[in-house]
Amino acid sequence: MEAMPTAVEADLRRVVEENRRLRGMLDELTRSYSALYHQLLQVTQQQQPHRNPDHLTMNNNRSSLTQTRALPNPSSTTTTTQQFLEPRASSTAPQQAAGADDDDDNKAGGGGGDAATSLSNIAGGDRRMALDETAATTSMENNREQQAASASDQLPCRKPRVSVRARSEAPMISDGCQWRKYGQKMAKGNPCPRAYYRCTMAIGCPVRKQVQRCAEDKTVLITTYEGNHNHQLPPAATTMANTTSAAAAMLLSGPAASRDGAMLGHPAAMFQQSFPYASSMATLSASAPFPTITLDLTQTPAGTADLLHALHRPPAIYPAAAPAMPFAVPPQLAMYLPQRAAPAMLPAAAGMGARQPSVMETVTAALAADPNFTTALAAAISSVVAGGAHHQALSTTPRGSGGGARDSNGNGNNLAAASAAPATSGSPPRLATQSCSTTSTT
DNA sequence: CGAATTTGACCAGCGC
DNA sequence: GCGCTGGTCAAATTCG
Repeated sequence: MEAMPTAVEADLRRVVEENRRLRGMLDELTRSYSALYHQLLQVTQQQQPHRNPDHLTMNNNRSSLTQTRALPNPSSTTTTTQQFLEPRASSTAPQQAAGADDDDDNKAGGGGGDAATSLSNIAGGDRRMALDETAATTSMENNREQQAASASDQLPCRKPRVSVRARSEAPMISDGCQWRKYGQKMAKGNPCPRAYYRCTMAIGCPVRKQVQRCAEDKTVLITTYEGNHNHQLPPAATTMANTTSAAAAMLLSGPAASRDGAMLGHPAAMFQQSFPYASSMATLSASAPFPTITLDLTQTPAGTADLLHALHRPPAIYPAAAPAMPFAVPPQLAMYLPQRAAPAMLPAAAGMGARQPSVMETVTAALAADPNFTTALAAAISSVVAGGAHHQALSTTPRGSGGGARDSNGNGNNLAAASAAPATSGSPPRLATQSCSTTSTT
């Protein structure tokens, strides 16, 4: 490589320079997003009175959180709830620089304004969204308030769930967390048993997950996460957690779903904007007693496939395989990457983010590698940022009280959590407030 | 031998 | 009030 043509060198230099710039931009955007998020949270808190059920819910949650904290000796139960509702302070840390809203963190979990927070919020608000392509399209236009369902008030605090539907032959999706199986049961309407797992990475971690194969297509694995981790997660798990959180955030941000479960809001829009090719992945389930966010990764639209290819394209550049973006999108892809596309990488992806390149690196690599991806990323960033803002501003989601899919929990939709990619962008692993995904002993 | 999984029983919530 | 279903517990079993 000594005799490298000047042209190539210049080219390389240019690329490097560009990467650096992009990296900076991403960093900046991430920070700005966090800051905005915090601000929005604050504003929301102060105004939330009657606007949206969502807001109410959020408030409620916060209140409880606050109270909980105030309590001298929070019971374990309380703690659990808290975890659900509130993102860990630590998760915020990285982003506080921008946000600098300690208050938020303390109160609601504005936590750092990161995805995790979103999730927490979701937890509070029991909204269910069903993101769908169609709906998504529609949603963009329905950002306002749907009909405010007042149900929210009545629902104290339901645990939000994030389900991920993905094709996988493996019994579980690797998410970097350690799980212990504590039960298995035959669920109604599904010949495949549902397994119950509990996070064992820390004593008392409230996170649980259910793993079940889809009745119609046994190659589809449905993983449902519930709760927030009360401990630090390995990079790989953090990514997932962030992803999940992001998904949740999206839900929150979106005005959500109509009572029938149809999704109208933002989230879908965001998804579409972000990944036009993978627009049909998110699904909202309006059923179930819990707000459930479902990411359906089983429907791999052609576009998605392309994206995946793009991501994989430069193997050398993408050692980690899993795109660990600070944003929600990749999660799905990430999930696929390690598991289906590159089984060999599973171990790495699954577990250990240690080795994986930072998010920035990954992103930049991808950017350099594929112009289309650049576009997608740009869209994603913009949508995320916009979404975040909307999230607060719009959150007027009527929570569907209605009944939607009955089986949502196990059967149908799942939110994805995701991937095994290292989410942390080089920075120390943050606490994931959300849930992670699967893994069981094998 | 210790840890994890399996599996049947038990409990709680919900609909009829 | 009863039955059904989902979720969790805990003893027994299996595996490393």
